[in-house]
Amino acid sequence: MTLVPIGWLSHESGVKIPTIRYYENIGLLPPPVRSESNRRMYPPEMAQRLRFIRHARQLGFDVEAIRRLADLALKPTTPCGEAHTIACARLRDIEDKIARLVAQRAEVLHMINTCAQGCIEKCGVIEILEDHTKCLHESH
Amino acid sequence: MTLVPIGWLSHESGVKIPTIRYYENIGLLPPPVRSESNRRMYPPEMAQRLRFIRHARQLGFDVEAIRRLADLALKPTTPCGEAHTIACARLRDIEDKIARLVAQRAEVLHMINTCAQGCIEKCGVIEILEDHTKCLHESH
DNA sequence: CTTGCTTCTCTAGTGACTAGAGATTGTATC
DNA sequence: GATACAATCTCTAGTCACTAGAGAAGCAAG
Repeated sequence: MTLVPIGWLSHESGVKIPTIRYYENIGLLPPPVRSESNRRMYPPEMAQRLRFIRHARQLGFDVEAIRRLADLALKPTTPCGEAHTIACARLRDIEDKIARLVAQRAEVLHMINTCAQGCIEKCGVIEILEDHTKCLHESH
Repeated sequence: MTLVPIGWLSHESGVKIPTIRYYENIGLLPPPVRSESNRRMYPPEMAQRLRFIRHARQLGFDVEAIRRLADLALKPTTPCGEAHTIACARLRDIEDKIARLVAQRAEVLHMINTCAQGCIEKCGVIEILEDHTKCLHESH
């Protein structure tokens, strides 16, 4: 039942100290009790919640989604439809982003390959940026 | 040699009016002359520079890169090594981002597929977020 | 007592815009 | 001339998820 200071929590969870305080500020983490000298003192289990948050951030979930997921994680008997929905939304988001980046990659590669490495006047990079119709696709 | 107002330029280039003003603020666009009533009046060719900027933004170049590219575009006789370098840097950046997103996609898909759609207690989404070792890869 | 470590609060900065307030000017219609 | 409406102006603040820095206080060891 001993409480731990923020540094321990940070070390244990891999979340930086200022980030932990930030999460408290925005209500993603409950405000802990304070020591006599006003320091945050956490129950060690809080490291688990922070690891959860960190993992979700690594997968690109935004704070609002994590808030809901972390709250769901505390209610084991709830149906998990909402968690599913949130994960699927993130999946769509990821796929959108990938699609956009893949299109960009093709275009930038095309620009680079078109360039004969001479002077600006004949540079494929500049030329294509100047004239959209020289792109591979109209998509953007 | 007639000058055009900001709305015309916006319409012509596809860059929104506040964004044009923003570009002027950060020095990406030269400050135009002003009419008697203090309105920005541009030479029509400025639309070309704005289209260039817009195109580069669509390909994900950041403002600093665009500033350099747009300046290069004005000097036709310069060697285009720098343009090449900037484009290659953007390419690496894109590929990094794609790699990260592809890894995230695999993980999120795995979470979703692991879930039997029951209650939170057995939800694959929550379970994997709670326990990093259940991930496909250690990479993140 | 001093040194060094941890922690505290608060503010401001990041990138590339976007939204909004409140004011002025230009053009068209009545 | 009056009125309506569109286009423009400046300025501030908000977005997201932190991160950096200032300046102060507490704690443990030598």
